[in-house]
Amino acid sequence: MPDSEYRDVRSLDLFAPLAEETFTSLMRGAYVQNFPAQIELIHEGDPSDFLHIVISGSVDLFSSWNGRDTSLSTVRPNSTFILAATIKDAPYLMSARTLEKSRIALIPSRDVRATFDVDGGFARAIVTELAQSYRSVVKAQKDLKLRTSLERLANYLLGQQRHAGGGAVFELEFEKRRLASVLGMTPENLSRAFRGLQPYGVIVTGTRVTIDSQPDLERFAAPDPLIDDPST
Amino acid sequence: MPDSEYRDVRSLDLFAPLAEETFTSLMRGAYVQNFPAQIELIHEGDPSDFLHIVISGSVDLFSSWNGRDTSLSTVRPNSTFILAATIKDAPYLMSARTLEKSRIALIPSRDVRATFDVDGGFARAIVTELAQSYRSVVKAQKDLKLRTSLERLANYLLGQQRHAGGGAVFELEFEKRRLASVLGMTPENLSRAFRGLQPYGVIVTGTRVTIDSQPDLERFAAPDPLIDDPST
DNA sequence: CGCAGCCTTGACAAATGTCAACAAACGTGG
DNA sequence: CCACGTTTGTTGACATTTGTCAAGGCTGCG
Repeated sequence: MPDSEYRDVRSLDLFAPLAEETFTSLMRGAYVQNFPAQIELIHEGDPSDFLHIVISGSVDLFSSWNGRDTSLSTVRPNSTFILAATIKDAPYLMSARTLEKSRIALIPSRDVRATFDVDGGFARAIVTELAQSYRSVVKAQKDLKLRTSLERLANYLLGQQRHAGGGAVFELEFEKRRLASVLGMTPENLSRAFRGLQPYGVIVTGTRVTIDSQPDLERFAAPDPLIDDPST
Repeated sequence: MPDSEYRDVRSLDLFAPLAEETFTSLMRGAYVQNFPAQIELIHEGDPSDFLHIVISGSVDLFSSWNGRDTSLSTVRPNSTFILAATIKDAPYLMSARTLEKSRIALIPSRDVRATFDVDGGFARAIVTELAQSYRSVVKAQKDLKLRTSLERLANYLLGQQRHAGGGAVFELEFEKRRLASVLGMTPENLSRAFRGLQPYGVIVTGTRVTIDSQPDLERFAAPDPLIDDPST
């Protein structure tokens, strides 16, 4: 693993508490691999052999049932995924595929569990990470159960806007068909939802979004920190 | 705290790894309280001052937004709730109310965090608990995004049946209006969903459910361990 | 240029929610 | 133990939301 990537991984909150020696030994069994876009890295139901870390690119976590499928979340650089499965030594609940060319580090789950068993600091770091993940999913659950698709889209746009710096104009970060799936609707419905937000000053052309009337949109969206604020 | 309850709490997986002394000291700041039915124990957004443990009775975790509300889960005896908020020292994401007369133990969050910081075994137990919770919510999310309400109900009934011992006849464990909310639908819709399952051999009278044709229902429900199996 | 994939639109169907009425079940106080 | 009132559950009629199918436009790339 190149030195710069080693440092990237080392700098993750998850590994911060590890002694240099412990970290090095954990990394000994690890390897890094490049994947092209649209490669299925893991398939739900498979045993969780590796903890994955996205070094560059991005990964889609999704799930299928009975011919349908849905995107559950996106993993971006310098985050891990499927930590819970690794810890519990249980099968993956979600599949993962690269959205673009990506570089992924793989650490044998066995090693992660072994380190976790002996290193209290590591265990505490994992707790923090898991608590964060748990709260994210709970928020997604609330979003889905308490809001219509139009409301979800409105709040998503506000979140994206903030993420992009708060200006009136910003870009959608991914394909609309995937955005639709993330928001729990069909692509057709998303198209109509964008039109449905026009009365609140939302203009979409291609991947570019303009929010003409911030107050109108916010009044309609009624964002709630306990659903929409990623940090709390 | 009466001795039998002390032992109940002591026997939780979460506290198993604690040395007797550590556990006792953690319990020193704790207290136990009886609540009547329908009391709101915590309100979403409040700071998480206590880790709660249900000793007897049951507790509904729910959430509200913009005049709507939804039940997210039920906590039964000898489980904790809002562990993630306690650990992160973040506001509750869900409100909690007693469903019936209940006995609840409260441990100051500060003490939990302090113990967690110094006791690696406790940290590991918390990880296991959180990983479990995380996976439960992910399953709920998949259930919600991949299935229609009729399919959710069918799978819920199969789960209840198994939970009740697997016989063809069993009882619903809670009010239909609440079941509707848990399943993400209105009470009216649930009524119709029950009728909608009649063709698959489901008969409901009051709170009693009879599954006449197990194979038909299972074929329709298409249960999936990665969504419906609480243990994986 | 031409193909393939994504996005949009329209027409329609299915699923779900709302409102209103009523029936059934439940709990309380007499 | 009964009567009463409140809550819960059911049903019908209807509105809204969401999904499905089919067609066509746009875009990017070989």
